[in-house]
Amino acid sequence: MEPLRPVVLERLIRYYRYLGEFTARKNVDTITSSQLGTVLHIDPTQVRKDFGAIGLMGISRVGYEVCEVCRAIRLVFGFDHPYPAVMVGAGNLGNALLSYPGFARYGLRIVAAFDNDPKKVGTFITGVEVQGIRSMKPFIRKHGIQMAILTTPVAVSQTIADRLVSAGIKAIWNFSPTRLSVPEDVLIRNEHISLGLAQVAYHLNGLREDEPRRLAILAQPCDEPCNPMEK
Amino acid sequence: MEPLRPVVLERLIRYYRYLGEFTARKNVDTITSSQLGTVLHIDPTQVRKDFGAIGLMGISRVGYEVCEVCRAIRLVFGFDHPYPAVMVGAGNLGNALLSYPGFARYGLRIVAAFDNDPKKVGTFITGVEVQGIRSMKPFIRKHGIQMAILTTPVAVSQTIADRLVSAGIKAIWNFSPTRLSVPEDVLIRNEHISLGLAQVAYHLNGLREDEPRRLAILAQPCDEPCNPMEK
DNA sequence: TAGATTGTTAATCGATTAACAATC
DNA sequence: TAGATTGTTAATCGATTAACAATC
Repeated sequence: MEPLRPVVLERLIRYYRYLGEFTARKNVDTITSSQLGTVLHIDPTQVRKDFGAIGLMGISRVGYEVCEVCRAIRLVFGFDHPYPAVMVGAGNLGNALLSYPGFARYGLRIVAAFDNDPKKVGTFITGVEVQGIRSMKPFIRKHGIQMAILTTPVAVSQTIADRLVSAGIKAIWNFSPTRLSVPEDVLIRNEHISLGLAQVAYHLNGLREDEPRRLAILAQPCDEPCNPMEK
Repeated sequence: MEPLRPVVLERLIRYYRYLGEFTARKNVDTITSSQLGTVLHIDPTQVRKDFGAIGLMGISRVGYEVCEVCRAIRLVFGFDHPYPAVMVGAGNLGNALLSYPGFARYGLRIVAAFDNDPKKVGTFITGVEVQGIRSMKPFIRKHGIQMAILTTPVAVSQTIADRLVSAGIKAIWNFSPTRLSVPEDVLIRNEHISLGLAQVAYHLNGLREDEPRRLAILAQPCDEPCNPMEK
């Protein structure tokens, strides 16, 4: 099977999330493409295509078995085959992620955390020991870890990423708001939450509606020094 | 101007982020669509179209003035017109977001935090006082706040969202991993980080490459009870 | 059977890319 | 001037939606 496009993966996750809530509430074991399409605002044809793409067969006049759909999605993503990961950076964000119980559903198992703050080293966060950053590379090598979660300050993220790659990491889930350079075979998934913030800002800005002001400003020359990083 | 599509907004933010780093490093005040396109893997024609869509004019044989580009993007999103927001939930994630200095660049100003833990009430997190949840509604009304950031546990998120809406909130930046029901005129932006996790999982799962196993499993009937929420 | 639903092919729609005249 | 870049129109590409026969 050729790789699924990101847009398909995203819909699969939406189905999976919804079906989790759905089966938890209703006592039904099948669902039709129309039902799913209606709640998620996705065309029923699209739902059937997505299901077909992961090898699911529906039943005429009945729909799809919720249980089979969930199993197929878990297989596609490998959620039933837990993959160990290390957390780098044990600040507030690292803590929040470590404490979040829901990730196990997605196959994630955080097996160690690393931080360079001596006060944190040796402490436990939801059962995971925080170790010094020096232990990171040997730990990853010893346990053959492929995934790292990065929540370090921007200033050190690239250096850490280099060390992760040289230790054998194949995927980095990056919460540090900076672009990382890594070899082609290493996957970087950036969580740039500023994008979400920007979309909220755009909406709120639209409520103000002063287009003339915007055009007037644009017409003026841009003479003040304006490095956006300084704003 | 008709509203910009989300896909355009996303590219605008990528330009904005890059130009921030770019101007911080290089001492150049113009950039061409090809330069931007190359680093961000976006077609130069697309860059010119996006810039045209927000009223920017380039200069033949020169490119675009970085300063003007940034100003235009800030105008589109309203980044220069700061909007106050309240944070609901002051746990690890709320703390992490409150401590993040970068949001000011995007016009966000968190003016208060609310939590129902008496131990947290009265404390200050990066200059913001944590108040009891009862103070929330009057505070929002009094100050005419339009935006809320939600980091509460799933169990209470809908209730809180209802109260936020009745207090006059027009946009919710939701970090609680649940779907919220709100009136049509209220914008919800969900930060479902599980999507990012799923994409990493898909990549790692692809490295294993055991398609035959997947098909073999799919061929079997799905007889074990399998509510995905229990996994 | 009649009717609801699937699976698939065809049509539409929108977004991206190519081509190229206009500009400096 | 020659050449590089913009702005815009046309062509391509891919994703979504519509149509409909097959199925139970």
